[in-house]
Amino acid sequence: MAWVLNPDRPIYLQLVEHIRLQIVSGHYPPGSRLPSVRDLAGEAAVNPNTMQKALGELERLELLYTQRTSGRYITEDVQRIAQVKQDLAYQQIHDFFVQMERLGYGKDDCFRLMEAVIEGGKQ
Amino acid sequence: MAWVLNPDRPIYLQLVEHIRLQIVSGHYPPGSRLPSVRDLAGEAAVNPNTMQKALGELERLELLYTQRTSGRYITEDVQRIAQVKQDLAYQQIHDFFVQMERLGYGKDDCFRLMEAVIEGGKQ
Amino acid sequence: MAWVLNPDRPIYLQLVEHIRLQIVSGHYPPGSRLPSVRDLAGEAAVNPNTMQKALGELERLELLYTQRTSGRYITEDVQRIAQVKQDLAYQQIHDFFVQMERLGYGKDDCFRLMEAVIEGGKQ
Amino acid sequence: MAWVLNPDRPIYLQLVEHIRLQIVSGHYPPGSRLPSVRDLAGEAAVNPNTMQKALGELERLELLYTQRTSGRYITEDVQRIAQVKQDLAYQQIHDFFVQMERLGYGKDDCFRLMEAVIEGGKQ
DNA sequence: GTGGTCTAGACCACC
DNA sequence: GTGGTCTAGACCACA
Repeated sequence: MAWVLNPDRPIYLQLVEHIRLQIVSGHYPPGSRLPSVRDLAGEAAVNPNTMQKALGELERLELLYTQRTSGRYITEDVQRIAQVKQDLAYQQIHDFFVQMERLGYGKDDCFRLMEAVIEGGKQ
Repeated sequence: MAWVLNPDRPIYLQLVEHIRLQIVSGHYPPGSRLPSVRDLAGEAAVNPNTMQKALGELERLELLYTQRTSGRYITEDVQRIAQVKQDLAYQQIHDFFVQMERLGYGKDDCFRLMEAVIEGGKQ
Repeated sequence: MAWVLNPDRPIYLQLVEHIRLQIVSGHYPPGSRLPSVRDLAGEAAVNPNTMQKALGELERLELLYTQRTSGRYITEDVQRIAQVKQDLAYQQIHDFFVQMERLGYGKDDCFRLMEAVIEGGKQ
Repeated sequence: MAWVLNPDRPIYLQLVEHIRLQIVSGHYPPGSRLPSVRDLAGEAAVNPNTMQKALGELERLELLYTQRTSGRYITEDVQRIAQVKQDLAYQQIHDFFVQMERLGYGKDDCFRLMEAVIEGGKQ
């Protein structure tokens, strides 16, 4: 996935979200080494300090840890990763229900319509 | 629902979305008369021209029609309203599936997790 | 208390410690407004960004909160302040016991010697 | 205890503190022979001159004495050792009281909290 | 080379 | 005026 950054929201937040997704989706496997701050910053075309701030956030989320001299690594705590992944999924689901509620659809309607979408996609 | 406008996106688009939601959710019933452009603009604290543009867009969507002499009305075509409502719901569902897919969840997982959220919310 | 900064330790950490002390000791009362980032930075003779980073840490500790436009305030949650204060005290006590242990003094010895120090001070 | 040296403080001072601790805690018994300057310097991975300076300081403190022909020995003056040990303890206690005072705790509070820590540690 | 920190200076949104 | 963010560039410790 490319680095698509919208200047209307804090860049570092978007970096957090992007990397977080790579981690929970397994694109960056547990225990693997992250590219250096400078390299990541180059890839994303942002200032190294901005990337540094994003990685600091991910450390606070315990998705990364720093080995002083050799670089940053994805946590080996797969439970932590699963936890964050589940939290993100629950947030998506919650937001979905809220939006559908606003449209006037209850939870049962959601299931019914989702089935219809899947059936429609098959045709 | 209050008028919450984000200056980072075109205002008129947000007005379209807001009013469209009022219509498909039945808050503005079919056939009912809309407040004047001036009043709506005042409510939303936007320039009347911006509101005018939004209402024009809603007419193009056939959710509103103009009675030359007496003002604007919500369409009486309940099928059209239902159609738009369904389109919006399908869009929500599609976006939801895409986001969950990115997290690594298939459609089956979505149903399973939604059940879990509902169960959790009950407790 | 003056701003005494040792260049051998991260400045922002010393700023955190300094301000934290002002808060838990009641020098900055709960709910009171903090000087602006720029003013604090000027007082401490550090770059505003460094002070900003320190204040960010204190917000994460829930000792401060930000009112978007009007400035930063000490939390009104006196329980939180008391909690942090107690944590700091326990840390001091723990470190004290460890140091004394290294000297060969057990916990009972600590009490005995402390009494002696107090008596000595009175003379 | 290993030789942990912080380059931000004078090395020889840290050597003094380290060896002093070994003496007052009895790890180097009174009257026992110290390894050679060369060996100690090797152990601590410092320049022999630096170690020499540290040992000179310890002689000034009357914790060591030099036997012209056979090397350096720990003082046999156990009272002197006890004196230094007590001085160090008093220093620790004084610093502890100062830190707690800054947090807003009086001497009575110190005792109360120390009891609480000990009770908590037992559980 | 790695990450961590600091400074300087800029721009933005909010009110 | 307030805080928030971003960039640029520098220096340091570690190995």
